[in-house]
Amino acid sequence: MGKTDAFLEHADAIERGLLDIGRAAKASGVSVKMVRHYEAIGLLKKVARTYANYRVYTMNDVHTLQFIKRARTLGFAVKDIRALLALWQNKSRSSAAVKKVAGAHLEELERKIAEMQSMVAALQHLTHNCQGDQRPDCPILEDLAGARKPGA
Amino acid sequence: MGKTDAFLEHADAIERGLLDIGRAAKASGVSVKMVRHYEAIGLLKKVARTYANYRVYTMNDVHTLQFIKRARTLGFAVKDIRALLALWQNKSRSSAAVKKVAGAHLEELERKIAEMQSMVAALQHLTHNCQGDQRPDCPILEDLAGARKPGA
DNA sequence: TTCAAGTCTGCCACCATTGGAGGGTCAAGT
DNA sequence: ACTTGACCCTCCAATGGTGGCAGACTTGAA
Repeated sequence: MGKTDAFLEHADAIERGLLDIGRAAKASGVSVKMVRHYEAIGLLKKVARTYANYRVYTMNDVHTLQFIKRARTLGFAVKDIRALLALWQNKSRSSAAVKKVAGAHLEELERKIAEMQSMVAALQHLTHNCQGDQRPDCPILEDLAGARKPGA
Repeated sequence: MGKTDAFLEHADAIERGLLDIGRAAKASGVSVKMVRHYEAIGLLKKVARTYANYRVYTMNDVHTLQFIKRARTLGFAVKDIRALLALWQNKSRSSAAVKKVAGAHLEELERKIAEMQSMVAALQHLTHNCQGDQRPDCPILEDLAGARKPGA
């Protein structure tokens, strides 16, 4: 027992293949700030500490951080990631449950894309008709000001 | 003098074509909350008040709110709208200045769309390969967990 | 011993919007 | 007059994900 306590020295931990927060961050691609944040919001379980109160990460923790990082890169919200992590750790999950989360996110992404595309279409139309010169006449401002085609 | 002071009674104001915040909100499509907010951040100049401290809006104010609403609908950030409003009110502006703001926003939108589209592509690939049945085997989780095609 | 780099906690800022609490006001109806 | 309900007021908090800073401590190496 005493010997396992001595384990929690920073240098010993590193020697044994454990990582401090900086190394865990680098290894996972998550910023140090966000590593702490994910722990604070319970996405990552509370990790061990050295005697000096430094966080100590296992390769397993790093793996989880990589999982989170990849999910964020795919645009999953933290609440989705929470669900995905639970499914990941649950060996008797159904792939249907995972697909449902991914599918909902996919729909949300497509909705947002469509929304932005309609903005782009409107803006392109306006900027196309705008001379972009010294003169003040500007269809963009006219549209914003509510000037709906005077001819109509 | 005394007569003009009497102007700031709620009923009088309405009678004279002015609007209280609720009517201004409805007329512009901006929520009451946000009308106050836009004033607080200086997007809309401070409006007059009745003796009871109710805000009083002119049709001109409503027009500005409509401008803001339309710009938000097109995805412009508040700081952009601030610039656009200034250009709108400056009769000697150049259309080039307006076009520059719109163009930058357009590029930003297109950048975000591309980013999300790459997320969609990745997710579609994963969900396409996921059975979505009772079994636990799931390419989506495998990807998140970092399983980069074992064969490679 | 000293110094830089790393870590700790905690708080603030961003962006746009919504919600609530706790109170005042207005215009009806009784 | 009095009540009621729909307004309005101000102030504060929270959202989500991240960055930044301050003040204090630890580490490891020169």
